[in-house]
Amino acid sequence: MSELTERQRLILALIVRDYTETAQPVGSSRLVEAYKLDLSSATVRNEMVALTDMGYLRQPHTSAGRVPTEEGYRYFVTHIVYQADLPDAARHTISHQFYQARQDVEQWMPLAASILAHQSRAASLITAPHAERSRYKHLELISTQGRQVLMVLVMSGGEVGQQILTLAEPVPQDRLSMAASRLNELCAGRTTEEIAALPPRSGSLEKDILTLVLQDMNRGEQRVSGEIYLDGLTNVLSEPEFIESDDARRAVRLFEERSLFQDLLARTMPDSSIGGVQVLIGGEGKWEELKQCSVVLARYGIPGHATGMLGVFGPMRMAYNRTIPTVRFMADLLSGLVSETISGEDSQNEQ
Amino acid sequence: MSELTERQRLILALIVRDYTETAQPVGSSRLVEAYKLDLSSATVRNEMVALTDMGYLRQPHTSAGRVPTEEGYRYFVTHIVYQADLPDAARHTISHQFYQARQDVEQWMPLAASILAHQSRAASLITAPHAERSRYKHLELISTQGRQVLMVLVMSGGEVGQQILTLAEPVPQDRLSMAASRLNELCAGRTTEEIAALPPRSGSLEKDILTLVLQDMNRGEQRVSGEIYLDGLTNVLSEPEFIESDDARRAVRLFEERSLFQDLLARTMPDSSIGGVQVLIGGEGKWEELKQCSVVLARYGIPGHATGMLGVFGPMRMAYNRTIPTVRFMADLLSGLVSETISGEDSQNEQ
DNA sequence: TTTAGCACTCTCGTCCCGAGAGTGCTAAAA
DNA sequence: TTTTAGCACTCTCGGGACGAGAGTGCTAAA
Repeated sequence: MSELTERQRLILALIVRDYTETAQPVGSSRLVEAYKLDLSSATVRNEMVALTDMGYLRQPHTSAGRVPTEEGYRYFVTHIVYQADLPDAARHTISHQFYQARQDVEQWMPLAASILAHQSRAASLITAPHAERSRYKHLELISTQGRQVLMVLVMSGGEVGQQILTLAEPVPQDRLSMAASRLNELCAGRTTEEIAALPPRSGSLEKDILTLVLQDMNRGEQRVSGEIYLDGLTNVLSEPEFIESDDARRAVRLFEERSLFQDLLARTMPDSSIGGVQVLIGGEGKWEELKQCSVVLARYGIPGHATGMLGVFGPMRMAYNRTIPTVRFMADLLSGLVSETISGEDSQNEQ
Repeated sequence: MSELTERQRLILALIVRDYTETAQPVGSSRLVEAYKLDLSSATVRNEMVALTDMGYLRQPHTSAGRVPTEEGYRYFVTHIVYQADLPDAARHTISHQFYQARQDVEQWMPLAASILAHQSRAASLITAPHAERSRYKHLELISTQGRQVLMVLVMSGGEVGQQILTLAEPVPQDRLSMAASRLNELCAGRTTEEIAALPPRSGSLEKDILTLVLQDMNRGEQRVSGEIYLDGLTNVLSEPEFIESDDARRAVRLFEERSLFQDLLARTMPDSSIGGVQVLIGGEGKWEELKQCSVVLARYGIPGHATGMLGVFGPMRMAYNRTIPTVRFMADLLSGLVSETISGEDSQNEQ
């Protein structure tokens, strides 16, 4: 695998780098001139032949320059840039932006998506942290019209669920409030299982509400991920491989139908590996839809409590040396935010 | 203005219809054949000359068929299809889909966006209903880590705000709960102004929290609109005028940057005209970015309480006769949902 | 092992050209 | 007066030809 000579690795790296910038097949003489190599183009050509034979490069046609193959990108990613660090300047910029929004929980995810898209100059995708087991915190019942009641359920991690309950008959707000406070006393701090195991309530109103509460909690837990935040789709669409081709539409479709990403997440990150960055190049034969694209993925959060996913989606020719460290850094940063928000959970039983 | 003969209106309508379907300039003979007109192509040609002179049609080049101008679409929309009704079948399908999701408040907006996109075969855009003055309902304080406190504020319309408060020193959960319940007693059912006018609190903890509460309520009220839901961008991108042209990117950018739509909303719908459908064709000279596109917009909700906007975005060549009734119907439907959710507000003072 | 030289191949932009579509005009028909 | 047939004219579009340019692989010399 790693039987490349130092010079071959250099040439491969330069070809990947040049191609990611220009989107043009790279020729031997261009390489020598642009990067001031102390070699002749003929020597570079010989090495190119070797790299092509090994499957790391290919020619779009006989008299064009070389382009990295999927294996070429793979080699580049695993052997050359995987350990790269995010420049301090970028770390500071990002930290600063988050510091300014630290109060505003609702802005965290959109902000993270925006930063990720901007830094990687590609499209970004983040799923909100999803609590694996969360506890009932507070229920609020709001009388609306006639028999309709708006139910707002706050969970211990701060998630909020809203549902409309239609009662058999109209119930005044004060009775609703009383029911809510009884249920709050009963359920506060309990998990779904604990609430389900409670002795059934007598009042039909409270029983109905409790059913709905359980339903909402269950749905929250069974959902694979939280809400999905996207940004930077424009970055991808302006890449030359997407203009005047229907790949652009396919890419947008991928983004609109979140199902693919859920599938992808489930299949590529089965373990609870926080911090590890997965790179999926050109669909890896498994995802036909991703043929010309790459995805850089990471999990964040606290395994067993709440986790989410973040990723960057772009052309196969993406700037991995920038994207990978950014994704890693953002995953760490979001993990920190989640742990601050969630770690009060265990101390709640004393309440 | 309306000096068109009946036959001219027919021909204009047919040209608009044919062009919206095929995206090809329509010629006189094609028109006669496709729609079995009892006229010769020469007669149609003469009428076309008249319509062209009046500015309703134009020729992309000398020997091509005719294409509607912006004025042509405008005439079509205002004089021909504006009153059109949505077919019963579509009404039933939509109502049914909403009936199935009636409990699940969080699904309402995504569902509406999806239906709108699907029915109009274009991109849709909805802003969540935005309460113009809403009342404090309930506050929850959740201790997290150290000095961090997660604040969840529920408003009377069901809106929920989340913020992180950093205290001067750590405070145990039970003291937080006490503070929250004192504030709840104090503020429940009150508007922003009423809370701001209350005598200042003594405890520094409660004072800090109250400041944050007011800040959150203010921000909610001053925001022009609620969250924005999008769907169906793929529909637009697969239209022929968008493939292999950078209009596609411009369209996606419009969707990513919500600022344009806020501008558009503010400028085209200044009055509280619920139910009226606005059609903006080709940017109307004011929006350079919308040159090849049209937008069909409507407000929904209850003026003075909570309103939102919904719209369809597509190529100028969109199926207005389908889109306009759909937008109108959806606006009515959402208005109904909002009124059910919100109209309990006034009866809350008795609480 | 590296490099210079060279013939070879393939793409891409341009030009040319003919087919096809649609028009506008004129004159005849209703 | 209105409608229609006939016809010459114009413009686009797709295909083929062709030369410039870029880049390669190979061979032989350094």
